[in-house]
Amino acid sequence: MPELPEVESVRRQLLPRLTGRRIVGVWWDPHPHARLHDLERLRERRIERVDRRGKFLVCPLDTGTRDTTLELVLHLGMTGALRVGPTAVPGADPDAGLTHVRVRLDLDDGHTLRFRDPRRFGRASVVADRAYHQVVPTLATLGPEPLSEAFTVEGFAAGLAATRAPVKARLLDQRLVAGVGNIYADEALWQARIHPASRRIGRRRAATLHAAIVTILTAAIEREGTTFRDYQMVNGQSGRYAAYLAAYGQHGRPCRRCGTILRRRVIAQRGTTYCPGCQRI
DNA sequence: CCGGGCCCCTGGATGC
DNA sequence: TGCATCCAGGGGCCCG
Repeated sequence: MPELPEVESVRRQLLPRLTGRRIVGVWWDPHPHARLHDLERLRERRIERVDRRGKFLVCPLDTGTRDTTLELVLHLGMTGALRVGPTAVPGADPDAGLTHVRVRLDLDDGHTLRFRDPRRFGRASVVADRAYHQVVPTLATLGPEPLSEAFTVEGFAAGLAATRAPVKARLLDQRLVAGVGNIYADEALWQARIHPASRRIGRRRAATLHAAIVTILTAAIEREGTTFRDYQMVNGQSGRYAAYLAAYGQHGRPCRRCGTILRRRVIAQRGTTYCPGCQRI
């Protein structure tokens, strides 16, 4: 579900509710398919910050020493959502009507962070000393943040030139640029007039695509992301960017630019919508 | 190391 | 109404 704009919107809502809070109680789903790692280490830790890298939320924890770091790393997968609400009183339903709660973190201010995730594609891990490789390998090899100075046209163009996979696959891969998923890949490619199956992207088109990624992610963050199906923010509200989608989920409708009917096909194992009229190989 | 295929899991929408 | 099928915005792993 959530891509960079959605995770960033969640992060901004979590920030005032988690920063400085001590975790006084921890519960997690014992299900064998739950992708939860070392969460018992959260007990009695204080949350120092709520950061984001790509689609990952990274919360540094107070260890009382500079020699070691401890981080809570969360990935929402396709259907993950975070909520903060009152800690339930004993005897009552601890999740107050929320279904599929996989993790509960009780905070020292009487509130509880709940991670609900119907499909269990999400992850929650405690990682020491940034040893991401074992537990969250995608985070270990994550590309530059698209809205930072680290995301350069030069690096992006060179990365695209280095391989022959379809450009859509490269955008989803997370190593070339962090945080782009299926929605914003389709949107950026439409904006840049590049066919998603294109395997050769020259310097000029790379620069156009680079700019499209920055523009679209920025606009989506301003609208607090896209709710197409499941995505909800910490306050339960929907993102408002869905009304601005030009390509994703718009197949069968005329292209806003040239009027050709938008087409949907599977590229890089993902449903992909593009305009056969103005997106060129 | 790469690209492609398949898998993980659950729920909602759709069609018969 | 009930059942089968398909689809979903995530990443990981295995294979050639």
